[in-house]
Amino acid sequence: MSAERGISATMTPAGKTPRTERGRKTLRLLLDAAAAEFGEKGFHESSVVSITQRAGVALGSFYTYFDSKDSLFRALVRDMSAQVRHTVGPVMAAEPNRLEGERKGLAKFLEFVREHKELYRIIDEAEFVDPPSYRAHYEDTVNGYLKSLKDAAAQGQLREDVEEVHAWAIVGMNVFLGLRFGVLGNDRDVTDVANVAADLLTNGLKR
Amino acid sequence: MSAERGISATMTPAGKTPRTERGRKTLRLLLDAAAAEFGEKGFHESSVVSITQRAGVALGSFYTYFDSKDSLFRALVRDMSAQVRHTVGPVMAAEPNRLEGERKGLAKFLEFVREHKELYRIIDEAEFVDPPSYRAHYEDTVNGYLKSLKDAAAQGQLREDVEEVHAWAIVGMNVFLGLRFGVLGNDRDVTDVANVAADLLTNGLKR
DNA sequence: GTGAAAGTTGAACCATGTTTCAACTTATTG
DNA sequence: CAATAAGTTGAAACATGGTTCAACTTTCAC
Repeated sequence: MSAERGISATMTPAGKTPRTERGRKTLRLLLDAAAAEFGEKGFHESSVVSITQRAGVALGSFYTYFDSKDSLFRALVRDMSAQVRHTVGPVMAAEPNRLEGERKGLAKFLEFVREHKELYRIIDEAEFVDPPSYRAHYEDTVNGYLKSLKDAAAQGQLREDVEEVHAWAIVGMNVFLGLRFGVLGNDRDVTDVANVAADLLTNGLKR
Repeated sequence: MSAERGISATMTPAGKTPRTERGRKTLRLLLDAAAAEFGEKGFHESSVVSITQRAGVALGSFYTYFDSKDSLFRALVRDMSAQVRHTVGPVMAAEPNRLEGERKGLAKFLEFVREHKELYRIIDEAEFVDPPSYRAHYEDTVNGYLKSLKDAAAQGQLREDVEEVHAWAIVGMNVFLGLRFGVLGNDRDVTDVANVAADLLTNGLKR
């Protein structure tokens, strides 16, 4: 969860950034409690009361750091979205062969999802709680993907006509494999799943 | 919307099925109003009051046909899920060549999504409002897919090792293309998108 | 140390919206 | 044309939970 990460200034609304160590600690308690709560129960079933109880702080303290329940949720979406990119991106980038990077990146992503099952509930629920964040998350993801595909194509590592449709298709594939083999079930080895998927992506379905 | 379709007995809880023509008409008004309302505002922003107003019936009538707001939502998810399969399935099945069927099926799906943008909000929100329905929707979809892939493989139309991972990958791809080119934007021709995706699926990314 | 700033507290306020119900109207059946 | 079943109505009961605020405690700078 976000316990290990720092508290950035953009995390809370203007004028609500904690100024002392004590304040930063309370904010961190709230963010971690919220991630756990939203992950378990979803946005609407979660309550500010319950989040503050879980965090071990008083109800009123919540409003020292966030304007509203929605505002907290937005902070969390930004946070999780960045976390995925920072975890998976480098693994893919480190591999000189793009198709091999695809395989390793997917394996890493599946691993990440298994350790952070709350990811899906939080990102998916953004479609309803905060549509702009939802859109932004996928557009950022796809754009990063498309760029790296085009670079690889320019280097002759894969077909030259890669375009937006390909990027959305691949992201969708990965998201659904994460849903099935990360969130819904653990009944397959992540490397195994990544191998099969990477092979499909490389060679296609044809005989 | 469901206006043109009949009211099946499984649509409402036991003992709440309408017994007269007048009752069936009211139920239909409620279902259509609900699909529109949930599609526009999502489950939690929609209210029973507003749905009954939209349908032009009294608040109390709602509880003649549904046990709760949740129960209505469940009925709607089942309904939309079946509608997709009944629209896309036959188009794919009619084509003797499986890979060509893939192309035509995706085109049909994109078309369907453009005409029923409420589909995504309703299915996606099931993840939170009624997880079993959500799971069932995708498992049914993937299982149908996997079966048809295996049939085609047995006929030598595509690689022999098709398995569950492939099916989830393809469904994910289609869902995301529907999100991007059906719901979020209309800036591409559906056949064009389907052609690119089918080619990727057939031949893969390699040079 | 002292005063100001930062942070904490939780009861009370408030808004929203689901569900119930008893009186009423319309349809069906023999 | 009863008699009964089916359907309709909307006010009121009920539940939930987000947000405010004024009194209080802790921290920090000088």
